[in-house]
Amino acid sequence: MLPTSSTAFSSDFNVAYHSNVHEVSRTDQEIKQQRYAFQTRSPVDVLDDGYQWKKYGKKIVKNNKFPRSYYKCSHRECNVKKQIQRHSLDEQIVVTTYEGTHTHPVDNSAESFDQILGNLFACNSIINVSPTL
DNA sequence: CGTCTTTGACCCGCGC
DNA sequence: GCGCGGGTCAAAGACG
Repeated sequence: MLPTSSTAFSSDFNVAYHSNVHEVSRTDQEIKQQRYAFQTRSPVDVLDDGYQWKKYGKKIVKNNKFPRSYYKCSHRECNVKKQIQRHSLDEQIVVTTYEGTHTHPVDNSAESFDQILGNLFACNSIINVSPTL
């Protein structure tokens, strides 16, 4: 696990690109859980949001030389997932997609997920939220 | 010794 | 039916 990923969160927030997330029908959207997608300009792939993640997959996506990583929340009975993917053309950019919401406390003293989300919103780093997916 | 990564296999939906 | 692209599983190894 990368040591100082949380510092990347507070340091570098200059991103406003369009995303190319795949489209989901509205009915699927209502069945599925909430999805946030945002991009940050950061040297590290895995942004530390205070939760512990267990990696369960890695895939090569087409039109992208970088692999995409799949993570699940390490807690039992918490089915939150996230994907992390680097931008194909600008490798400084990391695209993170959250799926679901945590219903258990954060086991980390650093930053809470709400704080980080707030920072991201304030800096216009979030390029897509669930209604537009 | 328990927990997390790694990695190929497996599965599923879709287009031809 | 088959191949392809994308998502998940699980066995084995790494690591603390």
